[in-house]
Amino acid sequence: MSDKSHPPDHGLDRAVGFVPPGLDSLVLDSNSQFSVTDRVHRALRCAIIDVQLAPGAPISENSVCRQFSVSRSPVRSAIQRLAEEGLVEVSPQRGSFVAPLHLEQLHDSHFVRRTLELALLRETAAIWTPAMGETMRALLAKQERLLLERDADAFLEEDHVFHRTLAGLSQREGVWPAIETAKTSMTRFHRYWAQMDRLADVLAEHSMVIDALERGDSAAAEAALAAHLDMVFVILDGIPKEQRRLMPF
Amino acid sequence: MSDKSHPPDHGLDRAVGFVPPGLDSLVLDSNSQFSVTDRVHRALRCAIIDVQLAPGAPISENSVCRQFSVSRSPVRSAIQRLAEEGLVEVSPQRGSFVAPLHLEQLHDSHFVRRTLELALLRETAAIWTPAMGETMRALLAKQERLLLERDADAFLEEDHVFHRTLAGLSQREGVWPAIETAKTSMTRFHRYWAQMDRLADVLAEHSMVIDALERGDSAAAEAALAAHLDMVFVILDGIPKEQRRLMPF
DNA sequence: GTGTGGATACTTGTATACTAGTCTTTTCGT
DNA sequence: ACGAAAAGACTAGTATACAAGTATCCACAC
Repeated sequence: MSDKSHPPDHGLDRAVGFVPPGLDSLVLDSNSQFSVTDRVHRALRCAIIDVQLAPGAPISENSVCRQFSVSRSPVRSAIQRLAEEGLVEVSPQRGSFVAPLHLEQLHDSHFVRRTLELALLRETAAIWTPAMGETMRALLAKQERLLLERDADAFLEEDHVFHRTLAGLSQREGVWPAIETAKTSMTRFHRYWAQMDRLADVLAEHSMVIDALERGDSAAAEAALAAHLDMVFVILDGIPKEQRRLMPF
Repeated sequence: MSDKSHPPDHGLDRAVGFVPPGLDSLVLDSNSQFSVTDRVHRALRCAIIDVQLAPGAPISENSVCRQFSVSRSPVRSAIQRLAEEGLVEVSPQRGSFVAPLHLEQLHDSHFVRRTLELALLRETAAIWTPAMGETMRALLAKQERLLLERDADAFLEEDHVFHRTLAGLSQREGVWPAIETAKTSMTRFHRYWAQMDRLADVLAEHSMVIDALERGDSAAAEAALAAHLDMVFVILDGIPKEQRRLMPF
């Protein structure tokens, strides 16, 4: 995106400071309001979720040091954070690697997300107010605009906001972090296995949930959200067997 | 519990290497199979969950260094891990502190746990086999023995095993970590607000769940588990208002 | 008495050197 | 030619020194 041209390989790069593919073209935002650790963490996290850093790719602490021109301490901290988040696996004295995306783990993560979001929706339906309807309608309108503009990235971002906002209406703020944790690996998968043609369906399904809520039909809302979220299972199970072997799952 | 007598303050302790209360009497298991980071992490984690380290208590990196006679690097790593787990809050240039137990957060955490365990139980009920029954019966027997021996700590440990095993039967192994995360803060609370007289009830409630499963009555099993888990809400809401203010919540 | 400034003693954040383990590659003996 | 051992180039783990921000306390001016 920024430094597009790979520097020519003089055979000396390794001695001077070789940066593996996937790590190059990564930059730290210079906002020094945050600590170096925070910025490295964010940069790597985005790269992993965007699949710029492929599952299984090695992340040597020293490589990251060289890339960002910082010492190992903050890099190490950042990588440890990523390890806690399940985005990186570190094996002592061997190396750190971007966590693979196991299909079964994706199933279970999405099960967690689905279960929790449905439970929160039930709570929300019980306390639904017209003001909530307006809030969600505004989000739907934004999604519709982005759909017309064919801005898939922004749409996916708004999808995230939609689910977070809907969950937040339940007055159980403390539940969202658990959902987000479960959602992260699925976001990685989405970047990997993009399905552009589904965006319109997604918007329609979102609308059905809100429609049902505004009608006061709790059961229909739950069914609509369940159907929406279950599409992920359909997609996961639709991956051909031979492709599964090729994938870094 | 162990070193009850605080050493007299000679005014020199601070210069030599003062170790704050709660941190003294903590030792590292000498099993060098694990890294120093792992051992420090485990020691602090246990201390926090057992409420040896009270909510809000300061955890200075240097204090821990002195206590365990190790350098700051592994201590720092351990504390960062705890911060990721939500057991410690670190504010830069100010200090690190044992995370407080907010009542609302406890509510939400337990909501997550309850929701997920119930969802898994439904899955388990659908694939129930006699072998599973034997497994769970064995655990119930162990609980009964510990109840007779009045070994509360061991009983609570077995309670944990019971729920983990039951959840594991669902063939969704990946869900348990999410439950455990949510369960952790509640475990801290249990240590703080011990209710010895409930142990017998707990065993009875566990039995009801297994009984229903063995009868093949899925709905009854869910209801029994829900009732069991909802007792936590009853306990939480039963805390007198004036006590809430005194507690470090 | 009161408020302000600064010295001081903390805290965590960062940089760097060194340790120890793993994997590859090379070299030497058979 | 082939196999085993050793040398080297990696890796993450640990120890230590220093930088930079924060809170406290005390002296001092008003």
